[in-house]
Amino acid sequence: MKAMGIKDIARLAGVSTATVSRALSNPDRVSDATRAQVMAVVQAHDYRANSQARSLRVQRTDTVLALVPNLGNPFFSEIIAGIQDSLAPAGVDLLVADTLTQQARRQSAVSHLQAARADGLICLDGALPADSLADLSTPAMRHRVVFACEWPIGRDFPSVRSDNRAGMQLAVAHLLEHGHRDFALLAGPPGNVLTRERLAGAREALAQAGIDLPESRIDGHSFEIADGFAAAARLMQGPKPPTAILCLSDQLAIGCMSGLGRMGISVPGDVSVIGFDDIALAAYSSPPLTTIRQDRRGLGRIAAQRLLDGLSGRTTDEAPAPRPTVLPITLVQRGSTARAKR
Amino acid sequence: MKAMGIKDIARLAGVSTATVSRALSNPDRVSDATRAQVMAVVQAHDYRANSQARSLRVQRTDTVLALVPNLGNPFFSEIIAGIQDSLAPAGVDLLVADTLTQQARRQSAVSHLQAARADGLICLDGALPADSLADLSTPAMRHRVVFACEWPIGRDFPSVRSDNRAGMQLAVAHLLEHGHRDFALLAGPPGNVLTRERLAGAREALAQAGIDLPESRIDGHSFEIADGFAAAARLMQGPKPPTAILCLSDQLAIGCMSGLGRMGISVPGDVSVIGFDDIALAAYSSPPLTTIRQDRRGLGRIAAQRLLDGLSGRTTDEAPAPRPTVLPITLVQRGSTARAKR
DNA sequence: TTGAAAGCGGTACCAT
DNA sequence: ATGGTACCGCTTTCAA
Repeated sequence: MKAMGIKDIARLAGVSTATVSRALSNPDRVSDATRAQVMAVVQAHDYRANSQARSLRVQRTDTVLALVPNLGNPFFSEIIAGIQDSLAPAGVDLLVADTLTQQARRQSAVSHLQAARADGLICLDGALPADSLADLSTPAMRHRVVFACEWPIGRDFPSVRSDNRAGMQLAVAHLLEHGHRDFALLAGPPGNVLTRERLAGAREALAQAGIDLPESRIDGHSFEIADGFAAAARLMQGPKPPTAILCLSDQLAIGCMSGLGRMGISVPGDVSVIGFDDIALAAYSSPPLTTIRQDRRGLGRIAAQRLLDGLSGRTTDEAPAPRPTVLPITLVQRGSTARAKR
Repeated sequence: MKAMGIKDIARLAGVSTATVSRALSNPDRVSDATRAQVMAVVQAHDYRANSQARSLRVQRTDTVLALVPNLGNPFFSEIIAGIQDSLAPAGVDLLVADTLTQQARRQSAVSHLQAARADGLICLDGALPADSLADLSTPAMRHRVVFACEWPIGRDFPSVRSDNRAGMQLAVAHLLEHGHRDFALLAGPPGNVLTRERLAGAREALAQAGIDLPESRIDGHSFEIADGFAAAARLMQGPKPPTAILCLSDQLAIGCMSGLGRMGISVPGDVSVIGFDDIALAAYSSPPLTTIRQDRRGLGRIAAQRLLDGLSGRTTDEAPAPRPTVLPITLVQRGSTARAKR
């Protein structure tokens, strides 16, 4: 039993394929009687126009590709959900791929675009290989790409991101107010743009208070929870351990608190810990995590919206270097930070 | 600047389009010289065959759709990652949609299949509407669908799931061994098939030990962390509170422990808590969560593999009711369970 | 308002 | 081994 085609519907309704097509896409360009006739048949057989054929003809897929560093990481799923929020109402579908598997296949991350499978791309990975970036920079591709959360350093793509620097300044200010002077910092992956920004933000705020953050007080090589756990022990050894630990992600912070607890160190009694992201779990850790709230869903939502704008051509093409959209962040004070022990 | 077409490549290489097509898909059916000639041009212009056109012709999209209850829930992202594990090596792409937004659009959850956008469907939502289920039951669709994790009650679709009942029996046995006799249970959504299975498993194991689980000792209406937090208070009020709480998800368990902590109740000193899933976080909560490990990635991986098998026709069609693949679960003992206080 | 027919960009059959 | 060409299913002029 083959699937119904437009021809079958046309025959059954006693009209031409052109009329069926119009009845479906331009209902007002068909007489009421014919339309009813056609729709009846369509309904009866639950006919759905073949998407490939349609795309081929109209040169548009109504599909957008999201490129995620690692689909297994729950951090990104919330952004994806936000993307869906914007895409779904526009009748656009989402194709998801992660850069890990793509690289394994030795496939250009953008081949989907080139193969006309997707109209546009939302990239959550700031570390795309240079040749992919080059492909995306061509005039034909420029308005079909938006970066969300992360972004490639030194390239001018439209992007949506959180105010990472301001976030760390908020975090530092909060700790400073509570009398802390001895800081440590748990960083993410070295080359990562978020690591760079947040670290810079922290250093800046600390410097303003006349506090130096020596390399020996910086640890961490990923945003993962296990890394935070391991780093906790290293950070606290030595003669004069920090009283406050700035973590560049909540996962890092939660792992860190777990490690601290294992050593019998009390949070926030002995040391204060602050995170970044405000993932769902932060409110339920013990103690509940003080953190910098990042609107992940909004990130996705706005990125998708910008992409949609770009695709529909009503993008403001005047600016050669599109300004990034920067979303505000906020401090969420919970139980993992307190006044420094003197 | 339009994208290159096969005609352009053919002209540039001085051959016919047929030859270009062959050089790309059946390299051995073309002479070495011509192939080199063609490939040079292809490479030079980074030509990529239009996917829509190809799909239209070969009647295959090499794309699979995953239907997720809620993309924002990190629980599913790991399954999705597993799906990718199987799909990527096969050169199949993944299209993701969540049933929430689909319903909002009043669209049949399976319209993607009907529109020939995807060759097959992996459904993580056991609660599909009846009409969608009916659509999927047609002979044309039967071998294109696999359920993973959840499954629709009373329908015989191929499915991959964890051994939920055995999981709860493991949990109960563990607690029994530690001398617990007073149990409470935190359930997920009422209609959910996982709630049903796990609850049944718990009741069974409890009954074997001569222990009854009264309705008053059952709480919870979702798998979410916030629900566990709220339920904790309710569960512990009353004259003779439980000494052990069985949670049908880790999120529930973590929320519950958080709530318990807020009330000054010690885990596992006063009450033991056990979860289900073994999400990444479980190892880092305080105390670390004893839980039932479910191989989420494996779930996705095997489901995708079964789908691929079904699509390629080498499915064992003899069985009218395909046997579900049931993955084993294991108990992971950590710090949230201990001997019952007498 | 409706129908006939020309493609959209590939693939694969049939000749050569 | 290669080229010519019908066709995949739908949309969209162009005429009627």
